[in-house]
Amino acid sequence: MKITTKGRYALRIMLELAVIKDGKLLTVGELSNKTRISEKYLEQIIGKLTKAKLLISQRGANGGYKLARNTHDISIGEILRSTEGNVKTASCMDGKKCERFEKCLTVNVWLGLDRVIKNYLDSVSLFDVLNKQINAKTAKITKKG
Amino acid sequence: MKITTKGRYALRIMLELAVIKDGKLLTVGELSNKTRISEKYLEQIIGKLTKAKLLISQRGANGGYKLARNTHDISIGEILRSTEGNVKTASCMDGKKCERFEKCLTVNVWLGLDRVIKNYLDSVSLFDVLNKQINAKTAKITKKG
DNA sequence: CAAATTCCTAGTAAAATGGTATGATATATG
DNA sequence: CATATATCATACCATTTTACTAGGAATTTG
Repeated sequence: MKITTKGRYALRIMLELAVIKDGKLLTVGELSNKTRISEKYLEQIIGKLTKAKLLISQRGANGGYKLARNTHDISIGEILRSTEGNVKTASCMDGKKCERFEKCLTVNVWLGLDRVIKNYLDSVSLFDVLNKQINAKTAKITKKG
Repeated sequence: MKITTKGRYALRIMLELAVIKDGKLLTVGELSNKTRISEKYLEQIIGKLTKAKLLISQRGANGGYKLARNTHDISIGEILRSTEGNVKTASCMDGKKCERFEKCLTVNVWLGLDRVIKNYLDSVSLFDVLNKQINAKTAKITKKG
């Protein structure tokens, strides 16, 4: 039940890019310095962020990366999904279903859990994180719903 | 971002015990048959459930296991915590903090996520699972909170 | 005491994680 | 157009975690 370092690092990277002014690009080297992630590992992670269209990359000399959208329009959920894949908390739920699926009462628990996690992650934007506006989003869900 | 098989199996085991009438005990062998989990692996898992005081065990001949409380009073959260440990989604959050902790903006994201997960898991009881009453508990949290 | 059962813990194969390393490809600039 | 500077792609590897298996000690019943 852990987010991997790839996911956590992806968020770090995105936050560094989020505070860069207008169209300025940051290279892997610069990001590596700022985040203390090795260049090579960072390359892998940033590649996924780029493929997910959260970043725009420019190749060649004077190249680098910048956010593809503004910070209000990028959610933590998108960032994590780009590195972790679609978050399914129970391994019996992704890909081929197990043969117990139909009668399995526990399936509803995992569906519910995945939904709660997705709702939360999709509700928090990069902007929210930068401005520490995420507490309101963890309000307790009451028994009566 | 996965629940381990120990956690999933723990829930299966608890559900089997939840449908047993009054004080009747089930042995590891019987539970193994019902759940299709090997006896030896099941033993390990049920040991944790017992230590967490979710089950009462009786040793020796005619021994076995039964729920320690009624199904309304056992939450999925308790069950999973007994096998998975306290669920912290970011490894930088359990035990020794990393040196970035203070200035680290991402911490708030993981705290929020852990809170959301805990709220959900603690709000669902064994009874709810047996009676498929868990949908109301995944209501969407709105932006305005 | 014998049989049935839980309790304890060591060992292990396979998978996932968290990286490194190498080199190809693209682009700006002089 | 050559060169330096970047990203892009992918293979490899050590360590850790997961998901088990195995063996035997302790306890209780009859």
